[in-house]
Amino acid sequence: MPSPPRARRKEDARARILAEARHIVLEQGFEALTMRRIAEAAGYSAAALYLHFENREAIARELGESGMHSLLKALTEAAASADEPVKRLRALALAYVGFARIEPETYRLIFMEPSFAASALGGKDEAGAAAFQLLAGAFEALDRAGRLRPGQDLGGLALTFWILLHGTVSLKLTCSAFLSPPEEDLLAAALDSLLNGVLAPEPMGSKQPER
Amino acid sequence: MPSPPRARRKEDARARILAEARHIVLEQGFEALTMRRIAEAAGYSAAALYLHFENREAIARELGESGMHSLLKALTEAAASADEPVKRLRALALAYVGFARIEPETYRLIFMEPSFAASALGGKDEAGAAAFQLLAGAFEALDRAGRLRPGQDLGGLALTFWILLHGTVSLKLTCSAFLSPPEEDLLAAALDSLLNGVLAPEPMGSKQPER
DNA sequence: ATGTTCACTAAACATTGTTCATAAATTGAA
DNA sequence: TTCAATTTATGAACAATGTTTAGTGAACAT
Repeated sequence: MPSPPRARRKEDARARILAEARHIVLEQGFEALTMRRIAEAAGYSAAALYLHFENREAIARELGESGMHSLLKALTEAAASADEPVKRLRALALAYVGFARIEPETYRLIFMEPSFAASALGGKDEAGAAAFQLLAGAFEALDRAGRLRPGQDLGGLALTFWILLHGTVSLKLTCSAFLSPPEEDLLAAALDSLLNGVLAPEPMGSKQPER
Repeated sequence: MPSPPRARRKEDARARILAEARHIVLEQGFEALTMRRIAEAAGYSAAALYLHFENREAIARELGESGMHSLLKALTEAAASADEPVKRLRALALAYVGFARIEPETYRLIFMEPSFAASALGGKDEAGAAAFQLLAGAFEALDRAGRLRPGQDLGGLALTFWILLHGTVSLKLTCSAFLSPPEEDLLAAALDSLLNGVLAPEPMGSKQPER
């Protein structure tokens, strides 16, 4: 049989290296992702990895980017699963939290690693921006349905929503000992408070609540 | 002059090592905190550090604990600065964000490093719990003043507040390129939304908004 | 066939945390 | 004071990390 062309084999090698790297991160965590371990798992010497990737960081970056695509996919499906705007918000929240639960190390890599997030969100990879647009879209739908209080900043609301999502996930990831309730409950409560408010409405005629 | 007693000198050495370590973290970031660098700055060999600390991790832990005390102090002062409950909440939020702005690396160490938060918040050091109690206390004050909607879970609200604080700070820390507004503005908007709610009140007689 | 490019490896380097044998300094008692 | 013991510190070494380099065949194009 004819041996596949060189370019093809090179792509295969790249893919195999990435697959093994992903496997290691999933099984043993991000800190266990060493060049020698990846190389051994892929059947190479450590030096060979540098023929396919510039860096260890480059490998991590690709892992993060593909993780971001997974997240985007999960969010897209969630957004499509509910027409009613509030239900869509909750579906998005559940999908976000679900992704972080299934791949905590990937989430950490994308959103909590010092060096990474900048290049992932600021780079030419638009998955991150697309994911955020999904959140923003849910609030636009909420607005179109007339469900929002007047004078809301839609972009600001989407940011606040993201802050809530990320706050819940990342706090649970690092301080799980201190946070007994599961992510879903934490987030559900927070989202309820956000949507319905916390302060009691002032009786008519009294002074307005501070802003 | 008599040389100070041994215990005293040993304490001094410990303190000096910690001070230099803190200096390095502040100046060059947490990743630059290597044993040899600390040792050189403190005028020791690397091996000497192990006479005063079990680990590099032990040094980092002490830095984190003292950082947590700083945060607790800042929050305490903020809480005392405002009697009016809503203003106290905002003061706490500003203090939290301000701490993270002044010592981002310390914040990262405490709340974003994989290994750390568990031991810092779960350990016998109560600064973390005390800090959280300050947040909870603000909501209790809010409740006592009759400013809360009926049937609110005070503990849950405090958690949500913390989630908001941490979400804002940590997202800004890792995705600053994607988040143009300063932390204070992000957090102020989020807090406004949380307190006053997002959804428009339904007209009387119609069905209740989804929960 | 032959020269060139490519894929790969073994070995090495610098840097990391950590340990160990050893030496110097300090201390408490004889 | 003298002397043994304890404490404090060091330099060298070890294992593991990311990365670079020289060298070696194999695959390729001509």
